[in-house]
Amino acid sequence: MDAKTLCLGVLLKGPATGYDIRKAFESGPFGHFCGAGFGSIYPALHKLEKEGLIEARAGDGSKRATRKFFALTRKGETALRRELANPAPLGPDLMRSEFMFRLFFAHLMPHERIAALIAERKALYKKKLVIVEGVLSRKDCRPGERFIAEMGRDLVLTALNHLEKNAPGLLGEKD
Amino acid sequence: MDAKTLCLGVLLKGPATGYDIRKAFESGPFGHFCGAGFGSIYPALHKLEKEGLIEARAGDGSKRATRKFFALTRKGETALRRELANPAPLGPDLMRSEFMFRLFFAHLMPHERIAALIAERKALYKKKLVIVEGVLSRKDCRPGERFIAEMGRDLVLTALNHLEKNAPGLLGEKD
DNA sequence: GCGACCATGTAATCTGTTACATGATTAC
DNA sequence: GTAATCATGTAACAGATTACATGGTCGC
Repeated sequence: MDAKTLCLGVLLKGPATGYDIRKAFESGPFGHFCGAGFGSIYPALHKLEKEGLIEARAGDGSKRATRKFFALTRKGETALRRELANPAPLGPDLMRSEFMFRLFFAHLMPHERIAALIAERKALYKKKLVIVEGVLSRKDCRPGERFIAEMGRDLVLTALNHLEKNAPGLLGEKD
Repeated sequence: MDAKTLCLGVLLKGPATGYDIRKAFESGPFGHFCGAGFGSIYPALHKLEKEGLIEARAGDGSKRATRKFFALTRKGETALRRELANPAPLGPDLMRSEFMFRLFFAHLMPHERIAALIAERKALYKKKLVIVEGVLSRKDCRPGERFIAEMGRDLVLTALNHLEKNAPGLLGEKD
C-alpha cells in the first residue's frame, strides 16, 4: 500500500486533482485506513503518469486553470484490478497512536494532564465521526465502501465510548 | 514516536534485550498502538546507549551469554518523563489497513475472494484478542496500561463483531 | 483588503523496511 | 537431527515527512 497504489485506488472513484486525493485521505472515505501528504501524492502521480497508468487532463478552460485532473487509463484500471486480485496474504492492520502511548504511562502524569489529553482526544474522535457519517450519507457509496465506513464508524464509537466510560476510573484510582 | 522513544517506553517497564522489545511490539502490551522491527530497534538501542539514556548489562554468566540487557539510566528516565510531559498537541491516531483498502473495492472482487479475506482477517483479530487478554490478565498491569489494553480489546471486539454481523450482507447484496 | 482555502510542486532529510548474515539453544 | 525460537546485528534501498516556495480564488 504505497502512495502509488493509494492514488490509483482513489482515482478509481473518478478523476481527481492531487488536492482532491489529499482530501480523500484527510476528510474523505479513505481517511480511516490509509493516508498520504502532498509530498507523497504529487511524486506518485507523476510516476503513475510516466508509467501510463493515469493521464492528466487540463482544468476546464475558465477558472482554476492551474489544476490538473488525473484519470485512470485502461492500463491503470487493469493494474489496480490485478493488485486487488493478488492472493498474497495481506499485512496486519496497523494502528499507531501517540495518545495510547502517553496514556500507557498515566502513572507518570498529573491528573489534569491526563484529563486534558482525554478531552482533546474525544474532540478528535467526534470530528472523525462527523466525517465518516458524511461518507455514509452519500449515495454513490458502494457496498464495499459502506461496509468499511460502517466499520470505521463502529471503531470510532467504541473508542469514544471507552474514553467516556472509563476515564473517570482512570482518574480516580490513580496512585 | 520514533523507534528511540518507543524503546525508552518499553524499557520503563524493566530491563530487556532487543529481542524482548520486539516481542513487546509483536505480542506484548505495546502491540496494538505502535511497532518496530529489529532493523529499527537495534540501531535505536545503540544510539540511546551512546547518548547515555540506557546502559547495557551482560547476560547472566551461565547460558545465553550473547544477550545484552538494556536498562534505563536516570538520565533516560528523565528524558522519557520530559517527553511524556511535553504539552504539544499529539498527532492523530493513524490506522493503516490493507484489508480495508481491499474490501473498499469489494465490487471488483469475486465472492469467494471476499469471503476468504474476511475469514482470514477474523482469524487475525482473534489472535490479537488472545494477546490483549493475556496482557490484561497480568498482575503488573498498571492503571494506564490496563486502560489502554481494555481499549484495544474493545476495538478488536468491535472489528470482529462487524465482520461477523455484516459480512453476510456484503456477500449477499453484491452486484 | 484579508484570511481561509484551493492548488501544485521540489528538495533535503530522516527513518523505516527489507534482506542479508550468523550462530546458540530448546523441544520433539 | 531438525525445526522453531532465541538472539544480535549491518547495509542498501525505498519511502515518507517536513519545510520550503509560489500563486490563485472566494467569501466577508
